[in-house]
Amino acid sequence: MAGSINTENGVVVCPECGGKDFQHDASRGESTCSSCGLVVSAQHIDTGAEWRAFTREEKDARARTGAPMSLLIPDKGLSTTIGLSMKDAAGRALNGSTRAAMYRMRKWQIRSIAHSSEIRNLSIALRELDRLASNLGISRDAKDTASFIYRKALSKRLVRGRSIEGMISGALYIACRMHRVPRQLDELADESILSRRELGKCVRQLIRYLDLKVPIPSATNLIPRVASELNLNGKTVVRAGSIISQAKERGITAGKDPGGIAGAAIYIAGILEDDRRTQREIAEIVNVTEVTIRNRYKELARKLAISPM
DNA sequence: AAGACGAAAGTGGTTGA
DNA sequence: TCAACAACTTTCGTCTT
Repeated sequence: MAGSINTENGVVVCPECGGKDFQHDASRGESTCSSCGLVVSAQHIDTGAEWRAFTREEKDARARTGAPMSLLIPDKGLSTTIGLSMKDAAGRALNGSTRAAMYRMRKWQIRSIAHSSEIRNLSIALRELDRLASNLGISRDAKDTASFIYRKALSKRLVRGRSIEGMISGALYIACRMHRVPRQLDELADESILSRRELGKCVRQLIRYLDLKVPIPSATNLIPRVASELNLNGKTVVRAGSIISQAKERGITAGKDPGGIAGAAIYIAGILEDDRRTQREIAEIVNVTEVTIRNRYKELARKLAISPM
């Protein structure tokens, strides 16, 4: 069940019910209507040029930038490199002494890049970041943030004596939480050499020493993802969302694994909306056991006075 | 036969002395 | 640093659909 977004005077409107409130899942580029649960796909940002050109000359004349500046390239893609061709700007061959000077300059430039330990470290880290993010399907936004966090860690000498891989994975995990991308610590740990435990340590250090404010992972963010993997219908999704917000108001969620809460809410919502999924199916996706889903759902049903039977 | 249930024992992390 | 503790897991026997 998916639709495309309609726009009314620049305001995004649900094509199904006209609702204007959406929950966004940046990692999948999907939004879910909060009132009817319709999943809409949308390109949130148009990254193309804002002008049009009809001929090659027009295009060349209007293009005013080079490659986009990116935090994902060690020198942000902004540095000038000395080219290999031994010609001057007008295309004439260089004379002997200029030529020798160019050789020397190029040599030093390469050395200063390759031999600066910080840049070398960063190159390794960013390559690893690329690998992790593409394996986990994480958006560029989150990747940029991770790279920013890692740079900060590097400049504060936090990376010294710790593994590059741990720190970059940790940075990515934090970035995911900041962007409310529902990726769990386990998923990152599975993807890297590190254990969940070690990764957790890196994450805590990053947060502490860089004084980052990181939103607490919330059960709400997991809903769209579970919903799409289980093909839940829209009503179930909305129902699950409202169960979670009720639970939050009553303070039942504190200290509990968000996966367990989300799973339980979906299980209950499934029964209420006649859109049942087994505890096992749900448990697998939110990375908890059936027992935990059971315990959470019993608790939710009791404290919120919902009788799913 | 699959799914749900609940008891019991074990694990890893947090907290407070 | 250690013990107590809550949340969660694993395992397993039993009940329900």
